[in-house]
Amino acid sequence: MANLIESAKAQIDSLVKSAYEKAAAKGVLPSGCELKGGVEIPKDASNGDYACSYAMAAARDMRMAPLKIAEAIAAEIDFSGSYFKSVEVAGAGFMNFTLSDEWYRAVLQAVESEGENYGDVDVGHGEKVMVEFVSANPTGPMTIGNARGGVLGDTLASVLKKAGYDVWREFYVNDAGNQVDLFGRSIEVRYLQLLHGEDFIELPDNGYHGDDIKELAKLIYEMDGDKYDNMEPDERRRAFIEFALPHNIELMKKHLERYRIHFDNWFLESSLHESGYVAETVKLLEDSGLTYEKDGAVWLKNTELGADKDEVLRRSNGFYTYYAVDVAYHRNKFIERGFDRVIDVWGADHHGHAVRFKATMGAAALGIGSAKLDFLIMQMVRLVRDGETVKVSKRTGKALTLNDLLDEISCDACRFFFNAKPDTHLEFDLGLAVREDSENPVYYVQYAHARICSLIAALAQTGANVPSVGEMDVSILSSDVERELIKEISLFPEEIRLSARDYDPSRINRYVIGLAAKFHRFYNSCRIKGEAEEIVKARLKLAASVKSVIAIGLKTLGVTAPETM
RNA sequence: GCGCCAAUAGCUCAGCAGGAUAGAGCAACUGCCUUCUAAGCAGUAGGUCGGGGGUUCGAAUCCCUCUUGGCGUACCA
Repeated sequence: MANLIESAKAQIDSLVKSAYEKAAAKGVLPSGCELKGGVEIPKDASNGDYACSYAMAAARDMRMAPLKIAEAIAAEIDFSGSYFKSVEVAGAGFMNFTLSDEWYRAVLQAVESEGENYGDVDVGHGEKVMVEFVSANPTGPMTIGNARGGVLGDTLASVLKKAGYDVWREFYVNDAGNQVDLFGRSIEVRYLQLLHGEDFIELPDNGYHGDDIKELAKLIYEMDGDKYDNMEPDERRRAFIEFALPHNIELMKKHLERYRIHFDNWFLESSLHESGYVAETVKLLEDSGLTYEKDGAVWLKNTELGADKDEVLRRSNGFYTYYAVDVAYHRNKFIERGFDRVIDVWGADHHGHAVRFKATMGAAALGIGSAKLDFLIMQMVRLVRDGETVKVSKRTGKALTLNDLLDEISCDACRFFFNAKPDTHLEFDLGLAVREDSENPVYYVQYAHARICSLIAALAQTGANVPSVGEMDVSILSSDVERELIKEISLFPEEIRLSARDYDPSRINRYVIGLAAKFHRFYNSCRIKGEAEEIVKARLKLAASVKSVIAIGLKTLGVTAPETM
């Protein structure tokens, strides 16, 4: 688990600090000052491989010009045994460090010895974390929004796993409550219409208007004919729900598997009702004095917990609200199942709920304590056709479904495309989607991988195989493109760390594009076949290392790494 | 009204735990395949980082304010 970025930065910190002590001992710099500042990788490599701004930050304390301080420190730095070989003072007082061959060797060595685990970092320390995502209502097909939430959640889970967390993927199935009743009623209407004609009964405005409801009714009719025609409505709806819900859930599972998303658990909301857990949870809140009755309903004093409004827990008709059930569900996650951290991936249309809900979860009565509930709020997907925004609604049934999408676009392209930064709106151009071939950056990355595969195969024909780091000379890889490429490889573990920290798996997309770009550049300027043996070895090793890292990166994204294209 | 998210090249977006001259892809233009995959590479052109204040050695990045857009503010989920 080498994070060579962190090691290098830590080295600079200690090199600079001990050099300062020496300079202070000599009286060149005032003693007793605390050195601090940032170590970073300059955008422009002509400013060194790593740079620090310690001298500027210390200027005020030392009452000296930053440049003078930097020079005094630089003069005392002892590089022996470090990853660096030199330092230059530049600009306003930056100290720019140059990496040694030893460091480049260490990068290739890490890729070689860590194999598929390259990029793993241990910031999670095995912490148990649940990522709950998609959780689409089983009352209809999944939408484009679910397509985004799906990759986001799945990829975040993969990233967290690489970052050392013990990850669990969960889908929460809303198989109870109002929407399910409405679902049953909608099927009922379509069923009766099938038997008696469209005019026999009308679908309520708030019913589900999608064609999938008609198909369910048809399916029921094909199986059981008109046997429900004279049944008690309540019983009839119950029968329809009992058939349609599992049917839809199976369909969602199938479609999500097609999208390469697999959940560890499909948690049924109904189980919380059946076990009495919802009632128990509400009672907990009632007993702690956090509730009151108004208009026949039980309200939660959420304002006392810091929220901007109170919430209804039990409606005047005696049913628990989704809110109460959600509290129970999350209590179950933390208390019954012991997750240290829970991340819910929600659409921006639920963000208000997220804020208020977080306040509720802080209630001492729930006993959640220091465990953490985080939300990954993703902005809406804007569907665009011919330059115009297309409004989609599950209710009217005009949504483009996730499954339709996968009929048109490859899973690879789809996953890569939807794994965009969560907090910005995603514009999805339907026209573009259809001709999403070479336009999509995913192919750019995959092409680099395929290119390396055939490169390795072509060289094997000439008897040249990928050597181990011990069998090659790293100092041969001395051109800018080669060094930049190795540095790019070294960034991967750091990208995993940051993606996990910020819950932003789209960093990996960008990383893998950048790595592919650096490789393509290398490929164009550094030939391998026909070069001297030592050069062939070194460059072949570099290419093979890139291949390995691209493959790991793509795997983290749930995208395939083809050997030929 | 209040709250959350956003505003960067013609378009789609990076960069935001303050750093040196603000980047990429697409679109436009110019070059590079008898040699390892041209789904590639090199180059040209393109910018008041929404406006205005502030914080400091230094701001696209942090704070305040205004403008614009999306979403929320149900005894729906």
